[in-house]
Amino acid sequence: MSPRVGLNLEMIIKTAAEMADKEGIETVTLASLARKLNVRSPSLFNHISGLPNLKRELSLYGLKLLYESLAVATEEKEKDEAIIAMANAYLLFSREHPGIYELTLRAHDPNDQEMDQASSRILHLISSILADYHLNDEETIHAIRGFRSILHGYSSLEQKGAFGMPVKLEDSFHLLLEGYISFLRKK
Amino acid sequence: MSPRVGLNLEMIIKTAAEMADKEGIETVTLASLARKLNVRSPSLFNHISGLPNLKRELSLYGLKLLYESLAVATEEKEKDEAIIAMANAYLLFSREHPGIYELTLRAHDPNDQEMDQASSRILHLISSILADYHLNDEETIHAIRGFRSILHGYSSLEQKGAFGMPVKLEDSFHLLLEGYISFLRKK
DNA sequence: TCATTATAACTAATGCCATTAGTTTTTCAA
DNA sequence: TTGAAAAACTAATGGCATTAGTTATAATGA
Repeated sequence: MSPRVGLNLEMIIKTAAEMADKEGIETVTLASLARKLNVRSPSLFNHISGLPNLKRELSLYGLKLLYESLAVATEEKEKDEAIIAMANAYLLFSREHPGIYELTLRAHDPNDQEMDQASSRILHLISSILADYHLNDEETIHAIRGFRSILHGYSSLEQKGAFGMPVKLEDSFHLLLEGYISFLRKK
Repeated sequence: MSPRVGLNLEMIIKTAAEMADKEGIETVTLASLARKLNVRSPSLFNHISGLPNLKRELSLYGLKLLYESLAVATEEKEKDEAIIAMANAYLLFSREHPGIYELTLRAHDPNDQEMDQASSRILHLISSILADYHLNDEETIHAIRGFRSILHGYSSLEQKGAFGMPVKLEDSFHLLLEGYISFLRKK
């Protein structure tokens, strides 16, 4: 009675990610997702265990994509050049994937090792770039937190439209980075 | 049959705000709110026009509270001292009111003048503090965006638990601010 | 090849939620 | 004191996530 349509987890995640990015996270419901996939919503449960689990999958997917973007952008680069490349890649990611970007920051189950690992890969990438500045352990912690704050703060506010007219947006971001870098160097 | 319980908009907003801060935004539903107020959920519609409208009221309430906190904190202060005072007040607000803090950043209807005004009061407050540094118009725009990015980025990441163990959190924040201030001074 | 088994789709049903319609009760002002 | 406006209510609707139970398809192994 029901022809198999060949649904799988990857299709589900990619379709949901596209919805989250183009139409907003809140529009991603199992009902709307099932409609887009030409399937009845209970069928999704053969591949995911529910909406919270789908969100977790999206978050994980986003972390992996973000890591790839950052890694590619910073390949073969070091110091200021690496910092700027990473910052640009980060901002670009948040612009192209506003939905899954926001999902990457959702607090996750502390027992979820896969999520932990995906997050820490990004942290290590940042850490490896900052290593070029020869900071001690404590300074490195502060530097990572500061860098992430700048990246997330700027991306998040821009994405929410909090900056109003998009005048000289790039300049604002680069000046902020410049300030951060000059402070790094003084350490 | 139904004794009037004396519900009003203020009670509704304050109760909802408390739920948002203590139990999370997603737990604020008209059903749960009505239960907490000992009322049936349709009764809420005599005071608000629905859940989206309640969220808007919460956002407005948050913006007003945040403005007050920042204004009080920076009274009679200027330059670095004012910046640090504002930053501390901002971070404190996001810690004490994580729910409504997040709601203050929700994109709002561009025709909603009351929301516009509540947002711009905060912007003007920041602007007035930065005026002490005698920046030109363009530099001021960049400086405001940078300051807001740092404040929001740090607050948001801390609130989401993205910094992991809360080791030397205050230090990280103040170092970041210090970097920002030294950059301001160089302009 | 064919029978068995697992899997992936389905329908039906439940319960929660937001919202609307329509009713009753209370308050308040003329 | 009476009548209108407001604030509560019940009942009903429709959408959603999720579960249970059913059927069809695919995959496996004799």
